[in-house]
Amino acid sequence: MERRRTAVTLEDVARAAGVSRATASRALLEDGPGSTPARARVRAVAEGMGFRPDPTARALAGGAGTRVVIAVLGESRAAIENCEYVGRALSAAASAADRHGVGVSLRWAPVHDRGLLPGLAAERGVHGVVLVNTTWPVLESMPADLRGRVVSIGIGGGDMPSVDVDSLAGSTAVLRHMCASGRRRVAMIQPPAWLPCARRLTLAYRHVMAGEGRPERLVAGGFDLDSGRRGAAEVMARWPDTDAIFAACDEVAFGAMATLRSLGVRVPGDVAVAGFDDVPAAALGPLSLTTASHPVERIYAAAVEALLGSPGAMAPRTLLPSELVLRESA
Amino acid sequence: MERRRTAVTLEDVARAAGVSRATASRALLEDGPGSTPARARVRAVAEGMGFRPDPTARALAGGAGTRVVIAVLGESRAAIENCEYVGRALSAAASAADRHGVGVSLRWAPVHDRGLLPGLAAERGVHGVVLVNTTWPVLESMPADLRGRVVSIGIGGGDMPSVDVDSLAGSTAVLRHMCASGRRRVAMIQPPAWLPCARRLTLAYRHVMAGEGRPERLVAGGFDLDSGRRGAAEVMARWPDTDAIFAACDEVAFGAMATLRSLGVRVPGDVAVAGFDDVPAAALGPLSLTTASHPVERIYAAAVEALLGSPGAMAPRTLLPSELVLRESA
DNA sequence: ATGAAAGCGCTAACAC
DNA sequence: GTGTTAGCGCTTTCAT
Repeated sequence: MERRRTAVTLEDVARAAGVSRATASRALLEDGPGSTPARARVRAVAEGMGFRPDPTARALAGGAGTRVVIAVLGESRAAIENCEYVGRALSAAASAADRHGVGVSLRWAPVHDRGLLPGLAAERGVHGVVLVNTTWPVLESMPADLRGRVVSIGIGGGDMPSVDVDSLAGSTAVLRHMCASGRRRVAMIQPPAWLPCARRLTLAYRHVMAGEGRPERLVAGGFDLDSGRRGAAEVMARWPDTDAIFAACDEVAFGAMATLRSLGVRVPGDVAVAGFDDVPAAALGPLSLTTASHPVERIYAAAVEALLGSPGAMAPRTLLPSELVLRESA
Repeated sequence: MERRRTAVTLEDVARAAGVSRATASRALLEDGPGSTPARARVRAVAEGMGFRPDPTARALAGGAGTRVVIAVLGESRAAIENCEYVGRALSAAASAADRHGVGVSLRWAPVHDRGLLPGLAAERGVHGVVLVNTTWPVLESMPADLRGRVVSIGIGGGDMPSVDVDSLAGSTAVLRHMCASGRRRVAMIQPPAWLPCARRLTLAYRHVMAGEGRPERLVAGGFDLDSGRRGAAEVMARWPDTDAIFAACDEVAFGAMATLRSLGVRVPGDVAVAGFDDVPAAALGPLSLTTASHPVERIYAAAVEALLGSPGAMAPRTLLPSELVLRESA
C-alpha cells in the first residue's frame, strides 16, 4: 500500500504552537476546564494551518471506531432493499457524515433482535449507531458500553437520545383534511403492530374519528406494497361504502390505489387515498399522492450530528414537523 | 472515551499459531509467494478464532483510510438530494461496505470538477472512491496516489476499473419494443450532454430509427422531472403526431407524462412513454412505467467489492445487464 | 520465509 | 495545566 501525501498533523500544530502534542490534543478536544492562553494559541494555529484531525487515528486511539451504522429493524431484509425511505435516509446520513470525514454502513436486523446492540458494541470500527424503527426490547438490550453512542429514530427514552417527527400532528392533519373535504367513511390501513412509534397514527385516527362521531374502520398492514393491496381489498370487502383510505406509509397507499383501480373504483372520485412520508414517488406518478411530508434530510443530519458533533451536544429529544402535503389523490 | 470490549486480535492469532505478528499479518494478506505450513496454520487458526482484522488499525498502518466515498458528479447538489437512483445506489454500497466493516460517505461534485480526485487523494481517511457519472476531464485529473483506489460507474479506461450496465442493449430493447408494438413516430428526450456513458442511449436511438427508416426526433434533457416536462412539451410542439417518447431516465419520463396529461394526451393510448433505470416509483404509481431495469445492487456491490475485496481482484471492467421491463406506459 | 522493531496519528494515564 | 510515556492493532522495513 502506498504512502499518502502527508497532511498537517497534530504534531505539526503542537510544534508550531510551542506546546506538547498532548496539550494540543486537549485544546482541540476542549477537554478539561477553561481555556488558557496556550490552548487558545493551539486553536488559532490549528485553524491557520488548516488542521483536520485524522478520524482513523482518533478512532484507533480512542478505541471507538470510525463508522456509523444505520441499523434498520424489519421483518425481513426487504426492509432495506428497494425501500425509498431508507434510500433517502441513507443519502442524508452519508452526506452529513462526509462533513465529519466519517462513513456510514447499513444493516438490517430482525424486529426485536436483542442481540443487535450488544453485537454492535463488540464490533470494532463502530463509532456509533442510528437505530431505525426501534422497538422497546431492542432499546432495553442496550449494553453499557454503547451508552452515548446510539441515537434512535422514533421512540427514545431513558438516556437514549432520539429524533422523531410529530407524526401525531401530521396524521391528524391528513385525516382532518379528508373529513373537511367531505369524506365521511374513512378507513385506515394501520402500520405494523410491532413498531411502537407508529402507534401514534392509529391514535390520531381514533381521535379524529371520535371527534367526527364516525365509527372506526381499521385493518392491519405493514410497510410494503402488498399490505396496501390486501388492506384496500379488505376495506372494500368489509365496508363497500368507504370513501377514503388513510395508509400508514406511501408505499402502502400505492398498493391500495392499485387494488382500487382493479376494482373499478376511481381515485379520488369515489375514494380518496392518502399516504404518509412523502417519498419521491409520491410527487412523480400520473396521480400524485396526498401525504404527510417529513424532513428526512434534517432527521438524519441531526442524528449523525448527535453522534459526531461535539460531545455533550446531544439533545435528549429532537422533534421535527410532519406536514400535510395536498396533491391529487385526496 | 471508554475502552471497548476486546475482540480477537492479530496478536492472539499469531500466538495461537506459534508465529510472530508479522508472519501472521503476511499470511492473512497473502503477501509474498506461496504458502508455507506456517501460513496455512495461521489462516486456519484465524478462521477458527473468528478473527476479523480491525479496519481502523489496518488503515492507520497502511495510511489509506477507512471510508469509501461515493462521489456523484452533477450540475448542482440536487444530483444527490431526493434522487431515487442515488438512494438505491447508496443503500447497496452501504450494505456491501458493512460486510467489510467499512463505511461510505456521499459527496456531490460539479460536473468536470478537476479538483475532485486530487482533493480526495489528499484527504486522510479516504480509502477509496466510487465515481458516479464520470466525465473524461475528471478521469484525466486522477492523481497517481489514488491509482487502484478508484472505480468508475460508467466510462472507464486506461487503468481505471469500471462497472457499467449494457445500456446500449437496454435502450435498444426499449426502442425496439416501441416499434414492434406499432409506434411509428418515436421521439427521445436525451440524457445530459455532459455525461459520456449516456451517449450510448442516443446512439441506440439513432441506430434503431435508421433501421426502421424513421426520422430522428431528438430534444435535449437532463436527469430531473423538469427536463421531462419541458422535453415533452417541446416534442409535442415540434412534432404533434408523435406517438412514443423515450426518456433517458425514469424521472424524466414522469415529467413527460405530467406534461402529456396536462395536454390531454392519453398514455399509452395516444403516446407511449418509456423510461430508463427502473426506480422504485416506476412500479408504484397508478400508471406503471415501462423502462429498462438495472441491477443497482449488483453494480454498487461490485464497485465496493473491487475497492475492499482482496487486492488484485479488481476486474478492469464489469458489464451488467440492462433489461426491458414491460409495464403499462408503453 | 521469518522475527524484531519501528512506526501510522492520535488519546489517555500518569507524574509533575 | 502541562509534558512524558504508553499504547490502540495493524503493516512494513530491516536483519537474520
